[in-house]
Amino acid sequence: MAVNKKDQFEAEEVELADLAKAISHPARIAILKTLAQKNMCICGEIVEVLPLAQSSVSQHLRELLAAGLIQGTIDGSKSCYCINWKAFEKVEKIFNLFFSKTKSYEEKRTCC
Amino acid sequence: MAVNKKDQFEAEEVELADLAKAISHPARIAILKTLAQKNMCICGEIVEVLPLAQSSVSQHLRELLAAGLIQGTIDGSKSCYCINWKAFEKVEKIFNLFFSKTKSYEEKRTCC
DNA sequence: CTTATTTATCGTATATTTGCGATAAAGGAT
DNA sequence: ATCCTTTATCGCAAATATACGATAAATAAG
Repeated sequence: MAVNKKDQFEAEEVELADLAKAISHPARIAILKTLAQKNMCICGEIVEVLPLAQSSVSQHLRELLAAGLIQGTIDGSKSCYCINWKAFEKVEKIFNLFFSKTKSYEEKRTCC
Repeated sequence: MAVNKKDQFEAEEVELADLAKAISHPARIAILKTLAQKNMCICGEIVEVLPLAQSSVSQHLRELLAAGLIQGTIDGSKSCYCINWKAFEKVEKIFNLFFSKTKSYEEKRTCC
């Protein structure tokens, strides 16, 4: 059992759910925060600010990459990451739209 | 292995991560949408609009309850759910704050 | 060249999530 | 009272996520 029923939902819902999942772990939020606060790409250093093993951090970085929230380049023996601001702002818009769309029905409620 | 390291992160990060997790499934987004679009509490009916078994829907409802995003009352043999708008708007603020805080560093960047 | 550093990936263990059927509990209908 | 409807919960199976150590691959340093 436990079949994946993703394809039974609307694409919009799946998209938002996937984005929410990308930021649903404190480590990934901490990574985004760290990348934003520095004023340049971070090559290494990320592992040091997180309470996780190097391989675990790498895994979280890969997930943020897959979600498009960050971008990475290889510079010598180091990998450099920074926030993909274009994608980040698109994600922000998607969340904003969800909240505002949902809230637009609030005034009509006749209960609670 | 796979120990829970939640307590090693900042409370703010854990809070946002937990909220993101609450909306990280298309079924839960669909539930929120459905509850918002109706102009009253929904007693039953939610199961019919979702491609999931009744027990699965009940589980998702419980998770949304736990996150505080919805509230439920028992009316006879039916359970009635509606969005907790106060909490919903608080969640919106938390996400907005995350996005705006992160973006505030964007102009300073010297890379990419 | 050899050695160290850095990071991605693999393999593995455990935890959590997802989903369903079966059942329980509670109220409504007859 | 019995039967039906509705919803929560239990128990289980499968899928996914989390975390780590070990290792590989690539460059840098000596």
